[in-house]
Amino acid sequence: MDSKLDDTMINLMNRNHKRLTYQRKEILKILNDNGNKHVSVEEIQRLAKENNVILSISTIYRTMDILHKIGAVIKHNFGNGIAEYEIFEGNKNAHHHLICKKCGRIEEVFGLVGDNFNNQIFVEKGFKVEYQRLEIYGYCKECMNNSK
Amino acid sequence: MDSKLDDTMINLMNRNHKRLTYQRKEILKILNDNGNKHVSVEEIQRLAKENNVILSISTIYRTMDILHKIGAVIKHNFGNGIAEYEIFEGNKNAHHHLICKKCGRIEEVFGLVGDNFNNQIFVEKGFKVEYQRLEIYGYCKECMNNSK
DNA sequence: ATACATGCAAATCTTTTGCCCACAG
DNA sequence: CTGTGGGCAAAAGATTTGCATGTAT
Repeated sequence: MDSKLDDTMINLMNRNHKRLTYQRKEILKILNDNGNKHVSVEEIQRLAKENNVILSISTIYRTMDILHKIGAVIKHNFGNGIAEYEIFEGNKNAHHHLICKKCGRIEEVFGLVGDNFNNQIFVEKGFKVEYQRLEIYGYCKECMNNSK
Repeated sequence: MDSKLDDTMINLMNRNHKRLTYQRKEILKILNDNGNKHVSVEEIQRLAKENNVILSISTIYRTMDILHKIGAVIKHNFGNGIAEYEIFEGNKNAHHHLICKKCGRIEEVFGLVGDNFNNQIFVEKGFKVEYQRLEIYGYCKECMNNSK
């Protein structure tokens, strides 16, 4: 609840001459707390409210835009029309996403891209890769068991 | 202008019990003509009009949705809020995208993902990779020459 | 003190949907 | 002939923006 604010973030903001307002601190904390999970603008607003901080939707959009531009977050767009963000911590936590075209569920896969990557995923996860993006779309195990 | 309609596509449509209407044929032709270029719904409408075919926007959306579901196209979402589509021709034409965070230009890179991939791109293209997705965001050579 | 941020509400833009008519199979 | 598809216009979402007020530096 009363989570720490990362030094790296503070430095990044300072270096880019961005003010550390109350609202921005709250957003940064939320991003920190959510590690490798991607959160949408709406979710950030909800999580802030749970913490008794009311953030206007436009402030969140503007802040996320800045964070993206200065390289603090990765911005995802998983074909559902909603932007989702997650903290960028260099390549050490690099992971990719399996997106099921049927149910829309997004699953994380850690590890770098290798040659037998596609087969491996199918064997390990039952997830059939249709084409390669490091957003990897396909069908998840559950949906494969239903129809074509 | 009077481009061919691919057999593979026709089969795919038939197998999925989708009718080959005049409008769908036009869309398929446009996708074919545009090879590995990604086109937006609006662009499809424009290209059709150039060919004297008027397509309503809802028809295009509905068709693209079907094409995506049956695996005929790849659907991209490059963080600008606009869906872009391109024909999916198996992995033979696999390519990835460099997306400039400053000017928004999207550049294609062919070839599979290798280990020294990031360095290689920087050396070859002057494009600095910030983080890995196979949508690869960063800054393009031109924008690097301006500011941070 | 002053430039930069926030909040609100309106505007914009993309995508989806309901309904009725048209046409492919 | 029948059910699937197209067009239109309205609706629904997500995101952006103008403007007046607040605040970090």
